[in-house]
Parts: sequence; C-alpha cells; structure tokens
Amino acid sequence: MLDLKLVQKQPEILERNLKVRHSKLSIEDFQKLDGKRRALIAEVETLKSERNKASQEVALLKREGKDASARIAELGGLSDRIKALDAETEEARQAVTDWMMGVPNIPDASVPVGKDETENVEIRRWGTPPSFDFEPKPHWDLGTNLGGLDFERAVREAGSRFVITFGWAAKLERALINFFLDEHEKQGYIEVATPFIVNRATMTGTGQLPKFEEDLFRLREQDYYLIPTAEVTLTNLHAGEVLNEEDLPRGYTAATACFRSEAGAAGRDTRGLIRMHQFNKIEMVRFSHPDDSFNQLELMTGHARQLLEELELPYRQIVLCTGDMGFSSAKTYDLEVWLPAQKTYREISSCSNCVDFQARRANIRFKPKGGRTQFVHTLNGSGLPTGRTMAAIIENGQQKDGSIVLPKVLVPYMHGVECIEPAKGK
RNA sequence: GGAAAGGUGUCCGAGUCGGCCGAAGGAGCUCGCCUGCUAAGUGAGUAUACGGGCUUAAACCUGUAUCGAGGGUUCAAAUCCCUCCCUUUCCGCCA
Repeated sequence: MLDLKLVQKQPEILERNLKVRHSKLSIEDFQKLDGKRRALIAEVETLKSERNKASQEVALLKREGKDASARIAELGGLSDRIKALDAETEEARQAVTDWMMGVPNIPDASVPVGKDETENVEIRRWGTPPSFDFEPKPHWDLGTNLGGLDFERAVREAGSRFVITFGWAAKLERALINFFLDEHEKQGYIEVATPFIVNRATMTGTGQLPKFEEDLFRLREQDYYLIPTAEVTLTNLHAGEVLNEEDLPRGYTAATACFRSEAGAAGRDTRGLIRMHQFNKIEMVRFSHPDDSFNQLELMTGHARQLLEELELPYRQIVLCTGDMGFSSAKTYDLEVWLPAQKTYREISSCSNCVDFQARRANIRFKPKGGRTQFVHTLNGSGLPTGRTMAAIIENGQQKDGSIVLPKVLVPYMHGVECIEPAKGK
C-alpha cells in the first residue's frame, strides 16, 4: 500500500503511476472518497469531544457528591448519534482503504516505461546456449522416457498441471533443494521452515489479497489459503514488529511447496514442468534499511545468478518494464534460463524490491538510533524453483542417446551420479 | 475436544467499588550534567494512527481513537457482559 499522505498531497505522482501501470483506478474517485471520509471524521469527533467533556463534568459532580442526573439526561441521544455516525465513518474509511489496496506500487525511476513484456530490457547475458548435432528434445519427453517424470498418473491422482517424480527425478529435486539452501546459507541467509497455509491477514500483508484472490487456492469453509510462494511467509515473519536498525539487512530463505491456481493461464505451458499448480521453490527474502534497498536488490539478484552459474545454465537478466511488473514491486529483475527445445529464454527467477509497500501493509518497521520508527524495505527473489530448474538441467544436459549429464556441483548431492542413463534393454 | 488461568506501551509489570488512566512502577532508549575512560550516579524526555489549525515542509498546537479482535451495557469501560482469536497448564484423543 502507498502512503496515504503521498496520494493526498501529490496526486500527480499517483496519476502517472496509475497510467504507466495500466490501472483503471481514477484519482478523482479517491478524492471523493477521501473527502467524504474526512468530513465524517470531523463531524463524529466533534460529537465525541462533546461527550467526553460532559462525562468529565458528570464525574466531577459525582465526586463532589452533587446530583448529576440533569446533566446525564441531556446526554441521552448523543451516544446514539455517535454510534450511527461511527458506522458511517467506518464505511467511508473502508472505502478509502479498499481503493488504496488496489493501487500498485510506484516503479522506481530506473524502471523502463513500457506496455508489456515485449518492452522489458535485457541487461546481462551469461553462458552460451549449448549446440547439439541433433534436434534437442523437450524436457517432458526426456524426463518421461527416462522414467523420472510421470504426468499421466499425476493427472489421474490430481489433474493437469501436476507431476509425479520417480527415482532419479525425485532425487534430483531433493538434491536441488539441499544445494540451493546450502548456497543461500553461505550467502548469509537464515534457513526457515514455514507453514504452507496462512490466514487472510498474512496474504494481505504481501499484496496477494484482496486483489488476486482468484490466483490462490483457498481451503474450504475457512479463511485459510495455500501459499503461492514463501515470499508470503518469510516477509510476514516480522509483521507488526519493530526491528532494531542493526538487524538490517537480514535475509531469510525457505524451501516450500507453492500452490497457484493459474487462473487466466489456460492453454499456456500446458506441457512439462514450467507451469504447475504445485511446485517447490526456494525463496530468498531480505529486510533492508530504506537507504540501502536498491543495493540489496543487486546483491540478492546476484545470489540467484550465482546458482545458475554454478549449475552451468545459460541465462540472461532483464529488468521488467512498468507494464510487466508485479503489483507490489518497485523494481524487478527477471532471470531467464535457456531452454534448448523451445530455443528461448524462460523466466526462472524474479527478484523484486517492494520498498515500503509490503512493509506498510504488514506493518514491519525498524527504529533508527535516535529517530522515529519507520517502515523497512522488503525484497524477495526466487532462489530457484526446482521444477523449472530441472527442466533446464534436463534440456541443457541432454545427449543424443537421451541421457542427461548433470551439472558437476550436483554430483555430490546425487551421491556420485553424473549422468542419468536410459534403462538398459528398454 | 473438556477444565483452569491469562493476553496492558520497545520490554517487564501495576491497575482498588466502572469516572482527572495514554495508562503507576521498573528496564531499555534519547538528550544533558557529572566522572581521567568505562561502570555507577543525576536531570529531562521517550507510543502510534487519523482529523483540524499553523506551515513550502517539519516542528508545534488541538481533537479523536487505540490496554488481543469484534460486539453489548452505560452519560462514561483497560476495568462489567457476550462472541471469537491466541498463549500457558492439566485431562482426554490422535500421531
């Protein structure tokens, strides 16, 4: 959520923001709602002030042993009027909050203005896409042929956009989780295990609710939601808390399952591991001093890049334009990994600086020495989803006979296995 | 699931028969004094949000709200009543 004062006092900034982010909200609506809210507050507070004064008089009279019944009688209708006005005020307040909750974060000045993903800007490339003397196969064919990925049984047990892994593939995923967590720990992150189910307040804190309810899985009959990313649980770790300045910056990492309804993605990436209802992801979250958060974004993105480099996976880094950024973000870098079968780079990590947008919603603050408490800045980044990483490893490591050479760093995690071979005589 | 006790400011912790309680006291923190330095001592200060005034803005002044959340009783609720959430302990049940 943005700062209310900013919206009130500098509507031109907001107007520009709504435009570059293609929001349909209008500033005039806000001004009407906010005007109404303020008028009601002024009115009801005047009445309350009256009531408080009168109550004190009554208290005084009683203490002096005098009769206060006349004064009390005068106040008969006041409380009822206050109650009615209070309800109206609350409604007006809620209307303003609802409006504010729908406003996306303001992009940083360094973010390119653009309409959609076609206007994102590539800023870095690493590695060379492997060349093959045969037609590279998609990971779903390779993985299925090697007996590791089973989409058919997953459909039977759950539905589309699920996968069941067997043997080497299940182990590979476990290896990746351990490898990623180990690396993040070396990079200074604190490893955390969090719930996969959270309440409404938590989902609201990071910005998934109220606007994006249809993207989430919700538990039946309860106000519980399955997390779409550990960003939710990690960022909310400090919800409502006041941190010490010397605690900043601080980083957390967690490996969790992630659940996404993928509403609106019908027909996209229907095959393979790219877009699942359930997947595992290792997430990084950082809490930063406001003055330092954009440095922290560079640092954290570097942490994600390091993983891809250690896995020897070619990638490029792009900065998302205003039209393609997420709701809560002020600046986002995406890392895209090379997928040989599609002959294209696909998103594998997204690192965002949300500045104070989530901190304001979740009320995460810090107290500078001698200064007023203020909101921290929050950042989050994928320290890689296992599914997409496995897809990249499988496709980039494939050989003509359908076997897959694994990245060297994973060999110890795979207990010495260097290559996934087709079963003999099959 | 049953029973009991609780949830107060950055933290700990008082709040009697509802009424000068935004809330005693302590710790911490900030600023000053003192001390050769540190420790100790000593004085003052130390919540947040929103409305209004003033202002370029801040500071400031003023009002309102906030003692787990929501509702009720009352002229008036941290204090009484109801519902819910959470914590602790005991019992039951299941891993």
